[in-house]
Amino acid sequence: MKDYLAARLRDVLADLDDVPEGFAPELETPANPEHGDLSTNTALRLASELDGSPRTIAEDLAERLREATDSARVASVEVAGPGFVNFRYAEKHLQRGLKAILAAGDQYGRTTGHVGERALVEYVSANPTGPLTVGHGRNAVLGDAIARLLEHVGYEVEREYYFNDAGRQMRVLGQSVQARYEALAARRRGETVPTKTVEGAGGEPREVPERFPENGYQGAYVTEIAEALLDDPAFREKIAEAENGGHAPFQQAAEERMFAEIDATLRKLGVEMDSHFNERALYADEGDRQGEHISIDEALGRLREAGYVYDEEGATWLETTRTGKDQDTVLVKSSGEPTYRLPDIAYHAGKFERGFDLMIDVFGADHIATYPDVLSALDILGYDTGRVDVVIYQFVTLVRGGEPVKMSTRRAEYETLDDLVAEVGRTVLETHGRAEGEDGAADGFSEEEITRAGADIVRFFFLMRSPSSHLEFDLDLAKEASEKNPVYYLQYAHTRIASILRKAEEVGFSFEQTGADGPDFSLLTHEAEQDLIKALLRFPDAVRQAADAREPHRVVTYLRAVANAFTQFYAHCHIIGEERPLATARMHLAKAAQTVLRNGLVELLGVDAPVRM
RNA sequence: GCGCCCGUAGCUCAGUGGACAGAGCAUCGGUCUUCUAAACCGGUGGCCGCAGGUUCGAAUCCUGCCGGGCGCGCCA
Repeated sequence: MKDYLAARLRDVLADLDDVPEGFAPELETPANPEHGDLSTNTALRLASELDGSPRTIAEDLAERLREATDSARVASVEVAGPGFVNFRYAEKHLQRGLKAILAAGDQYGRTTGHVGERALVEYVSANPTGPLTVGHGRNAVLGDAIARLLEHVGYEVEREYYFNDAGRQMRVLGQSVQARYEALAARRRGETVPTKTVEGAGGEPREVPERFPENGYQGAYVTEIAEALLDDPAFREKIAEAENGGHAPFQQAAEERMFAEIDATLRKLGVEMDSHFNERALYADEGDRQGEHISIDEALGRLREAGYVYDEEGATWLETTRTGKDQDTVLVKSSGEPTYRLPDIAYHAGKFERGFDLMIDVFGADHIATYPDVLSALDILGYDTGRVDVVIYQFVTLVRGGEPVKMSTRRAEYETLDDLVAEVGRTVLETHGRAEGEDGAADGFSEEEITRAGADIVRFFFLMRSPSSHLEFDLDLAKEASEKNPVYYLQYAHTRIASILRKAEEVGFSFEQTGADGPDFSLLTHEAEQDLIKALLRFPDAVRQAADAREPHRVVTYLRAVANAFTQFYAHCHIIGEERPLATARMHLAKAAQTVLRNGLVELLGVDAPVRM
């Protein structure tokens, strides 16, 4: 409808003189329903150009638009306020729209604007040095939801996880595991293990084995990995045979285990990657490189050719002062090792070579300073950086009992995503169990049930805020299995519809009891019915706007409006007890509302849409 | 010092340059013998951080200040 009116508006404007070249008319849904279903400010915007009063221009536009629009779609075109032109939908249009929603079913909400385009969404991208934290959770869920949004507007989407297992961090992890392993082995042999004291969680002193590396990873998971390895005869044998005492086998084993754990954590949250990209692939020789990747040598060579690279003090620099920064940037250290920036540049150049039309990076606020360098380099290399979109999300503060929870990975002061999901899920189920009066049920939940319940809430909490907004994750609120928890409001609306339809069929109503032309939607004249249909018809546009902005929280905002409109309908319009034609029409409307809620919750937000609660 | 993000109801946050600024929670009051009360209805509560500017019109755009967060390394 918006597209239709925009087109008519352009037609009308084409007949007017003095309309500026390229003038793009705007249509919006007024906040106040008294101002119609759609509104345009065109007359106000053109007043100075056309040299007339906004009101007069608006009257003229309205007159022409009445002629130009189909009365089966537009019921009225009115001028209001300082010069707005307001449109009201024809009932016929609502009836047709409702029919279209039902026909589209679980495809409703998808649009085709970007069909034929390919998008790469890079997210999570945490090196496997430890379990995913709450912060990674926001990244993962946000990236996943953005990928879903892009798919809904037609993109073919690839989800990629970028990591580097060759750096210092991973070496330190390997050494940390090795130190724990050797200490455990010695203890099992009855030997005393020499220890030293380092700074641990909260600045408290902490005893670690003497061979524990500087800035080693103190988390319990390191010891757990060491224990598991010690209990693995094959691994013990491997260590015994190697005899060089290096950390390499420990690092490798730790990486494998961490990745398995990370994948499991992501899967719990419904996040699945299409590909993992190891930075190591960028070091491969030219002839050896996989597919269309750009190696770091090639990227550096091309930057040098472009004249933006120089050598000084043994290091290789990129002249970022020429791209608006106040410092140049080191690409290769005097040790001969590249900084992380160079592989980043090569990796992104490779994305272009792989033929993506849109490349999205999801980064935490702590990476804010690094991506401009990458974009500058891509620009120098001749790539269209307009196709790269960096989504920066602000940090998550976990609040428990009104107090913020501090987090730091290395010193083992953190809340893992797994813990968060489990804590939330368990508490919610226990509370729910009590609410249902199922005494003793508290202990009876499977890990799977806990995960499902927790994952829905965690996903929803991460998605309900704008990425640019600091996110306060209130554990106490998340754990409330009550009306306080916003995710239930949407799920409950969906459940309620399922319940109504179930009940209606039980007492003999049916979707099939319609005339030859299907249900008679012209019977849906109640204000609550009309408002609900209008809300449902906005869905594709809401999805499009959320996708364009890369902001999944807009979907949440929209779905709340739908749930609210449905609740009004529920309160005022019954099914059981009504004449069959009206009851049947209402069943179809309820079904359409359920479709939108389901598609939004399940397909876009990735949370469950239960039929019973 | 420089860069980016944020500052909207008591709290957590929505708010595509538009027509009287919204939601949830909290608080006060009302609603279950009719399709699920995890719900609904109503009340209280705002110099949209401050000051300028652009505009017919600014919470929204620009500038400056104030306050909070994150960065600013031959760490990632």
